[in-house]
Amino acid sequence: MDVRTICLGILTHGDATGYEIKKLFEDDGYQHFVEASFGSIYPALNRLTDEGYVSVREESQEKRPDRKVYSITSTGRSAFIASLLKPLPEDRHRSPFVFAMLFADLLPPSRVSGMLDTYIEQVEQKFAHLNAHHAASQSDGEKFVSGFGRAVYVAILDFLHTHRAEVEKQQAAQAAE
Amino acid sequence: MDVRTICLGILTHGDATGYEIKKLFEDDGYQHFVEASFGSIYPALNRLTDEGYVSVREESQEKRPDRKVYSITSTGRSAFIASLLKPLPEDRHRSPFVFAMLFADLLPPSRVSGMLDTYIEQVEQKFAHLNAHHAASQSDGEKFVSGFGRAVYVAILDFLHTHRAEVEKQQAAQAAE
DNA sequence: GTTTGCATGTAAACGGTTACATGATTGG
DNA sequence: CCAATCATGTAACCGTTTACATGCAAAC
Repeated sequence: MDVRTICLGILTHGDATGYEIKKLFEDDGYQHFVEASFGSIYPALNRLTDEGYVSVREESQEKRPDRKVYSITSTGRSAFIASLLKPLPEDRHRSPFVFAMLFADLLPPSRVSGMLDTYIEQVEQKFAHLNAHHAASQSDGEKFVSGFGRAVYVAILDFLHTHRAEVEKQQAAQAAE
Repeated sequence: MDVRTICLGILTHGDATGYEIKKLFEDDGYQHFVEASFGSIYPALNRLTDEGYVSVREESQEKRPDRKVYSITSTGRSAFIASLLKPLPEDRHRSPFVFAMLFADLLPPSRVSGMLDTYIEQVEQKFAHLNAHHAASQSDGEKFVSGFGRAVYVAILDFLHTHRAEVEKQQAAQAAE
């Protein structure tokens, strides 16, 4: 699921500038499952324009930089739907934290506890963010997605609180090596 | 958390060839949180050798291709531990499925149901795989990690079974466009 | 007799991030 | 006065995937 497809999808929900698309990633529920930087969004939008999947209109603003507002074309909409009819790429979850936990016995216990604290804090923040956004969810799809995210975060927090001791109890056997 | 670091970590659990490291990703619990292909593992191992983090011994086998068995050096072990003492990169979860659910109203209901079925099946397979591996977990770290994965998969399956109707009920309003 | 497993590697292509460049305006 | 917000873009770099190359042996 590349940045081009993600941009197309977002534009089915309404016109937007590249800057706004980036904001949507950060502020709305999107960022829990997809992500993109300016360096990939702007080229993606230009290429989508060249290919006729989106159209642009430039708006000159007073006291603000010019902006390019992108709209999805009917060709783009069809292409986006077609991409959702093809088999979806599989999820990929990369978790340096979980990987690190495999090596808890190599680390000083304070470090393991610190990792757990930091991770829990991060998950709690994401959870709070998602809850804040959940209220604003309108479509059934959005509600489903934010509900999904919340379910996962609740499960993670619950697991960490009830099982952290199992990985914290270890005495760093190799710490003195 | 790049392939080099992941290889180093795996080698702290014992010597292995590049081929075996790849197998560990697939067969053991690792692949739920990290992943790598041969095209990245072999160059990573060569570079780690050049840098002195691992050592190699070549074994000629009968009726089998030669193999290169890698061992982590004390320098490598220190470097690995040092990398775990630095702040960890954040988790990133990319889910084309969840992204697609945001656009359920653009799709024929049969496709949405199909996506859900496929996704549930995938998660169930991963869950079963993790359960099979959980029994073999030895260290506290391994038990913790497979328990973590199971908690997440249970939460996902539970959520999908109780909430799929909310996203399936929709009539593809735009399907006739 | 074809596929699977063992085993290592390279090269090209890809997709993406990071840092840089520019510049006005508003809020603290 | 400094930081943040708005706004777009490029270029260098990075890590990884994919496809290719090789080849024997065992299992189906």
